[in-house]
Amino acid sequence: MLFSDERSMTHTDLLTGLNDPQQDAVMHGDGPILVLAGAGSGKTRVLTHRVAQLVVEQGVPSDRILAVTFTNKASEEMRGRLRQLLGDRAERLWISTFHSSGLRILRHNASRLGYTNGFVIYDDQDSKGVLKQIIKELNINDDKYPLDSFSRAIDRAKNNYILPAEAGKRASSVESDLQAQVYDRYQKALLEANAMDFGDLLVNTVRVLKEFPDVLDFYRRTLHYILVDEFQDTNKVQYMFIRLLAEPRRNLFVVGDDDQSIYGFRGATISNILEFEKDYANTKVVKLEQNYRSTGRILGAAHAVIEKNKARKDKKLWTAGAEGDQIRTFIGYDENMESDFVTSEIKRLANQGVKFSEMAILYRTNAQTRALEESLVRAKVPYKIFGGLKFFDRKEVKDILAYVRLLVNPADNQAFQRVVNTPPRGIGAQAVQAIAEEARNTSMPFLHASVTIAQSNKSVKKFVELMGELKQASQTMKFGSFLGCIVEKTEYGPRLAAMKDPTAQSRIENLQELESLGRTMENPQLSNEEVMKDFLDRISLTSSADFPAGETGAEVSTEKSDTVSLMTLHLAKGLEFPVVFLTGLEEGLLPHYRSLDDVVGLEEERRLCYVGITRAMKTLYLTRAHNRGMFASGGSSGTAGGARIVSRFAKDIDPKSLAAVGVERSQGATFIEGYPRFSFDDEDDMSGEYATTFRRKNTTPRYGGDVDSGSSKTSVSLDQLRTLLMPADSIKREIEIPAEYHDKPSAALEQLAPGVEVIHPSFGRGCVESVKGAGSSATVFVKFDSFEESKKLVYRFAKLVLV
DNA sequence: CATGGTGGCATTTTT
DNA sequence: TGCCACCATG
Repeated sequence: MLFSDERSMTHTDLLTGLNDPQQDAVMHGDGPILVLAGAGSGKTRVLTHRVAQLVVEQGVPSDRILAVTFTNKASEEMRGRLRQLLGDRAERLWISTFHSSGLRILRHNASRLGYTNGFVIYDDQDSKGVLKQIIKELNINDDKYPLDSFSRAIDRAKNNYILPAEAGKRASSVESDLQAQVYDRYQKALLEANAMDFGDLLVNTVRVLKEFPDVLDFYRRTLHYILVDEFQDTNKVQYMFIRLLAEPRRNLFVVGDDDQSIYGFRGATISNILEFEKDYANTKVVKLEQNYRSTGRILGAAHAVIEKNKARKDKKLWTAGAEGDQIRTFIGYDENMESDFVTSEIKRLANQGVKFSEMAILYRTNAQTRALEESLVRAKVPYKIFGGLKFFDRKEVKDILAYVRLLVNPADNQAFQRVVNTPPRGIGAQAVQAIAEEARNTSMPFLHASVTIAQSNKSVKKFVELMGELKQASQTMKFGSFLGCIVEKTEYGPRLAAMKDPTAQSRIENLQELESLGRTMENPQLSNEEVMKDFLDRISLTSSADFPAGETGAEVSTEKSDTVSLMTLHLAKGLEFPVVFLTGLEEGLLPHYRSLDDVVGLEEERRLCYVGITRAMKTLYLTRAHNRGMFASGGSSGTAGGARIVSRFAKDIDPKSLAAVGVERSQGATFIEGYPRFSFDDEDDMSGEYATTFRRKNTTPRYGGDVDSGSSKTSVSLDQLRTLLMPADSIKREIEIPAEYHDKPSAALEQLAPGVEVIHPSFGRGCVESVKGAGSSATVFVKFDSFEESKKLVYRFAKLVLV
């Protein structure tokens, strides 16, 4: 149904096709409501119709609604559906992930916390780089206290909103004390680099809301209705964030399923959903138990698996649909045979008319993709892997982007260390050490320190000059060409082209891809610097769930390709496929051996299995291997003498629902207890015949030959470079103004005194610093939140509204 | 002092 | 598989 004209949207339209509990949820009035939505029960439908109901029937302006989802993909999906329901009014809805919401708020308010509003986002690698240095400085024995233990500890602290000071107070052992110390130094280093890590996007958002009542007040006035999807996967900071915003109205609409809580390792606490009713008095609870996705047989299996969990709300999915086929099972001799089976079934189904895009292969760990990929390639089945290595995680892409980062934020010491000697230009560990020392002594960023070191070090001087050139280029060139310019001027591209390494070719192609992506980001409305910042923001928040590996999102508008989807169970949440292959149903893999000795962990593994099963609409395959290459030496409880045994979860499924396919069928073995004998006759299939056909299509490398980059020498002095590389002044950002201020009259001149809060139509909210002159020539100095420096406004022209 | 090659090693799940 | 530490060389 498409309601392009908003007036045609009626009450009945809104409720058409919804069952009773769904209607109940959609038509809920004000106040908190918890929707327990089982897998496939129409959760997204309820969420979108609820938003439409608020806008259409309750007349809520769309910019007062915040809907938080889990992934960017889910946000886009939701906005798309709402566009169909609401037309243009959907554009003003604030729909985003937790992290993007935090980023948006911090882009306006980070200066309150001592950062610049133009701070950068550090990814995992960057934070580990920072930690590494700290561990070195503190002379920590990294055998006893490995780097990962610190990043995990910091992550855990942030998930639970424990700030460094609090962590120090709580420390009760040598280890936790050390962790608290490192955490403290880490935060200081990040602040100095004007950088935030992923966790900070949430922690700092909550901090700014908690510590600055006017900021909190601003958002509370703006956002009247809040909806949260996948509520079972929220952790403490996210919960605090929502709770702060939802008060005092408490118009909070959360949707979740405790059976699908699978992010415990990230601090998600099931108690958020189990205890929601306690935290919010008079919560209305709606249960959605009718499943519209899967066959009765699949639901039966799913229920058999999940009902063994203790910590869950009691509910049972049912369907009015068909019972469906039995679940098909297969045991392979090893993971290659398992993969080959999956591949051959896919081909068989494809021949029967099933589209590749209707089939998905799910697994517990990313490592399982290798065998699957090999098999699919050999059989020439088109596929896409979600998750894993992202395009933006590729080394060459990160290297080039690090140059952009450093130009945008000269304080970004991680970016500096990444680029200073890539490609190698004679600046080794010693030189970097000298720069680091100089930086420490002068409390300046590495880049500035390097300008000083440049006086005595030729290689460093050349690097600084290079950065100066790039800075100038960044101001004049369009973004796409500028990226190309970096690749050339740094000699990154030419050097790749000269390499014999067969992977060099594809890396060059990746850089070309990056360049064309940059071209799509160009926007005449924005300054070059804004384009770069926007680009970096987007990249940081692009999750692996959003695009298949290797893709960048630039190609989304092109036709949907018909490919099999491969992804981890975690990434599969929220998706559905007519045919699902759930692979690796073995003890030690699902449940994963790391969770084996802990009840909480095991329950989460069980939910993971449940999520996998419930992705299937019509046909479900369960497969496992008898031997697996990895874990060969892992004598953990899951493995006995190298042979792998069936997952305990599979044993919970009624055997009558299972039907063996392939080898074990002919031998009478069953999936649960079978140890079929395998023949190795058809191993020859695996010869390299097809291997060579899988080569990236050649495109002629653009970066090659001799590059004459040395000719355009900068005539700039080191001192000039120093200023040139200083952080740029504050830049314009999207300004948020609550709807209620749109047509308020301007303040009288007499009302404007230092300290008075005002709103300007394009600069946003600010605070009057001083007023000079009188009458028509009066000028007002205002410090706006979104700008670093205060602005001088002529009273006559500036429309300033009192807050 | 920088660089490139070699060998050892570990490898859940992710915004 | 890919990353890091170490070592020999220029």
